[in-house]
Amino acid sequence: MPSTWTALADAHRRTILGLLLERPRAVGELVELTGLTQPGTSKHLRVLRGAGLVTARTAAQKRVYSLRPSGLVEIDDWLSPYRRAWNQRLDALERHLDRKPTEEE
Amino acid sequence: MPSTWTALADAHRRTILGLLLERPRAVGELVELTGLTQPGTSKHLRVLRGAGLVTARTAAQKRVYSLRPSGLVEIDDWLSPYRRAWNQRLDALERHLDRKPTEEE
DNA sequence: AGGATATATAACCAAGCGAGTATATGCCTG
DNA sequence: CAGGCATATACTCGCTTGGTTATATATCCT
Repeated sequence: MPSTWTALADAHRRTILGLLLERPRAVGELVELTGLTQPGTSKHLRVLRGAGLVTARTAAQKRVYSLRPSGLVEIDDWLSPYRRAWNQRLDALERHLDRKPTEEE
Repeated sequence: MPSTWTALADAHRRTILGLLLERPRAVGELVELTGLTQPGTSKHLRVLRGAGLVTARTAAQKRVYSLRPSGLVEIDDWLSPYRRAWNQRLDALERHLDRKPTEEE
């Protein structure tokens, strides 16, 4: 049961998601575009599927993978309290580090 | 050069971020709250610091860690095109699974 | 200075992961 | 049903990672 986070931790998998964002693609297409080997690509797709980030439909011998954007809602939800934080105080820390009141300049 | 993604991949580190979201905390406090060992906590904090997600200030013998929410902007930016995707088509895939044309019904 | 407190670092271990090779499975065509 | 194409799985290997124990570093207090 691979979490969404661990699925997204790998850069290649994020690349694949980016490619699927444009349109659904067959495995072979992803192999070409990513430069990964075919088994490597399949393995990454397996992880993404396990995390609910992609779905696959079978078209003859090919398997066409599609993005399932709703799988990312979890991340978005997790992020929201932090988003609130960095909106309110636009990083009080940094504002404090280079303390230079706007009056100066 | 640990990326933000890899820093967030670990559940314990996300827990720590959650605790720092409430308020800045010293290491010992985090050790208690997380149940991790002290060196383990320090190690996680090191990763978080390397990713720019937390900052530390020294207060006597203690080191107080603060959240740096702006470090999460990267994630938020990455997410935005996908957010657009799941807003537009509320998962066309799933809508397709229970295909029931709007004309029917 | 000396001891206590608080945290970081070093060294080690076990488990997990990503990459690669080889092979199995599934489907289609003649 | 044979052969080929497309993809998944099995297996192995080297590296990274998280956890743990032990030790070093830094600051405070008396």
